[in-house]
Amino acid sequence: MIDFKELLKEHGIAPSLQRIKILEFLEKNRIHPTADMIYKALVRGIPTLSKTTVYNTLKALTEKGVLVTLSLFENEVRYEFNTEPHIHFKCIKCGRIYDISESFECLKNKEIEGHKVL
Amino acid sequence: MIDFKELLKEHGIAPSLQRIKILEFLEKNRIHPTADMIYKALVRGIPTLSKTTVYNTLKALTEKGVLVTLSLFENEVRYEFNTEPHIHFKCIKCGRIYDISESFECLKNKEIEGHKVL
DNA sequence: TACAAATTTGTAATCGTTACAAATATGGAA
DNA sequence: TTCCATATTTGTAACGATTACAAATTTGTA
Repeated sequence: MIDFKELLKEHGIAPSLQRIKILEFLEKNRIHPTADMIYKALVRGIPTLSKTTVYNTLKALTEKGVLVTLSLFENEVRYEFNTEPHIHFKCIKCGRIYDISESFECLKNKEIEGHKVL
Repeated sequence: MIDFKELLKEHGIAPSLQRIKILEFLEKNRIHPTADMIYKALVRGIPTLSKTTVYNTLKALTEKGVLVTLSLFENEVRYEFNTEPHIHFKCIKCGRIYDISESFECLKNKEIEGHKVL
């Protein structure tokens, strides 16, 4: 069980209830949710929650590297708890995203026009 | 030199000036543009052009498989002329997209939870 | 030429996101 | 504990990309 309060402090973010709950939600629900999905899930427990707070928190957590954003969908950003680097596979028919833990040797350390795949 | 008029007909889309110009732009400028970038580039030559026409045309061309959409950016869709399947590499620092023609054997025909990479 | 159908256009609406300022909560000094 | 400066949260309005929709224009054909 992760101490989310401590995790926030470690990254230089003051641990408020809202921030803890948002982080906790993302760590426990590995579903690459949108900001709105997070808001809807948490507003039940925190009725005063503002969507702006969700966006602010997601932005801060992303800047500190606690979260990672995925732009795999048209017109909406998805968030996930930042763990090991892994591959995302998205089916363009059903729209689902899969986390692929398998490492792809042929991609690893590949040099692409001055960029390097980690 | 591609006959865009013919290409549109082949895909069951009536070849209007606007549609030809939009398609032509995408075939000649492999820059993964947004709808707005296409609009801005073409409105000089077609002053009456409407952004709705651009969106309508892009939608139709995509449905017919003439174009492909990329969701690699937050909050905007990019379009490209549909050619051979290839890999897109996007640098999350500089934001640029690169078309990678090299085929990655380790990805090819991979089975992923009931899906198959082509 | 005339007209029905297709296409284009412009405006308004929608949705995800951000800006901003007011309201609230927090933590430390006195 | 009380007070206050600061940080955080909130709500509303604004924004940008996209879509809905209906009117205007163009097209192909009789």
